[in-house]
Amino acid sequence: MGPKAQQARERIVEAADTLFYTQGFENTSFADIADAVQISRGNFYYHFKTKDDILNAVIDKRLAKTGDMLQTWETQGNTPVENIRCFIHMMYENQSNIQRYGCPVGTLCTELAKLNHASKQEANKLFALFRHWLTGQFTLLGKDQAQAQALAMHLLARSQGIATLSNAFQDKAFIQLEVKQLDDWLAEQIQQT
Amino acid sequence: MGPKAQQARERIVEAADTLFYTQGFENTSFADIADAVQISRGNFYYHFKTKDDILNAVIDKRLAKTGDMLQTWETQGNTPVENIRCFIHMMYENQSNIQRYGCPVGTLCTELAKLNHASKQEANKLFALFRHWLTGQFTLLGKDQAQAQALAMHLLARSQGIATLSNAFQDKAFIQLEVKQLDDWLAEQIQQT
DNA sequence: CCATTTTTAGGATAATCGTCCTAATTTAAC
DNA sequence: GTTAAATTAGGACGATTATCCTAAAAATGG
Repeated sequence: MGPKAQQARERIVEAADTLFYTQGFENTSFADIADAVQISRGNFYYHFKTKDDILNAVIDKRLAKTGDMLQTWETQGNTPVENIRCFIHMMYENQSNIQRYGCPVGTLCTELAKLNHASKQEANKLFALFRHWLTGQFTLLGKDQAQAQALAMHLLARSQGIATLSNAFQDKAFIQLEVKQLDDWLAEQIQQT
Repeated sequence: MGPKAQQARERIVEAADTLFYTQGFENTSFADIADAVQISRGNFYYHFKTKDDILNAVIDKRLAKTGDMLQTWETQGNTPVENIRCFIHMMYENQSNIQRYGCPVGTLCTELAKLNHASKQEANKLFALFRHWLTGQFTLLGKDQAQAQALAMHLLARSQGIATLSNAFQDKAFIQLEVKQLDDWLAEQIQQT
């Protein structure tokens, strides 16, 4: 694989990533991606043998990108609480996209689960990544393993619910209110340590 | 429209309802529904001109069914708290389906939003139905309008998040723990009145 | 500059999709 | 029982899908 192919591959994955998010995986065709990347349909097979290969590449890219983001949060924030707050405020910063397209992780996992797609386990690793990272942060806060696990799942669930309802009702004030409540909830968790 | 057509119509909507839930709307074809109902593909056009017509019929049926359920809860339960608890425990009773297919309301609304489907507003009425009913219950609990609205949305969001994560992680204990926390949360809301 | 590899473009394919039409069959009305 | 309406079955339609093949073009290496 030459450098040209590498470049084309990345552009394809980038475009597919966006389209899968905004339109859904199954609703996005080869032609859609080809149009976005300005590459002929026939040329696709040279880069990706199947549509599932593109999906896996997109998931891998998201996994890597998410892993980097979590690591960045840990190096920037000084305390576990600040790290967790980064997670919570991510919803605030992406609120316009969330309103339009929902959570990138949640909507993909939900779609693949419903399709019973072979890559659904792979997509779930995105959830697992956040879950384990949050569990680690709560552990650093002094929670025992079981508590930290439960708190991580609770926070993930709250986020998912906010994203889903925000997408359905298009209510900007709702996200902001719920994010504030999550901040308060986090503050309570510290005091209880 | 004779009585035979009425009967066939209902069987089609019933089958489509299940398939849309378990496989997703777009991933379910006319042939799938026809197979389930044991009706020839060609005969479909006599009952439903387009696939969107079936979707609308399914949504209408769910709206009616949900409305009936909420009314039943109100006549069975004696207090608003018991009514709200019916809503919370619905997740408990349907936990196996939720684990496999997610929330029927949330997954449909999410899919239609991503497809930018014409009926997405109609599907959102399912959410709105729960929202307004819950708002009513919280109002009966003595909350003012703004508080009742916020509490209803909060409860809806929590439920959606639980369903999404339960579907992704297939964790039975998680639903049960979160439902218990919702019970506790509800108890707190009463005391604060 | 030639030979080899890499990359591309465009069409062919088989399957499936929603939709539609028409002829047969069943049911109902008188 | 005869006629009209209601219901069904099956195939045809064009469009779209993912996939694949092959030949041309571009880039690379000697």
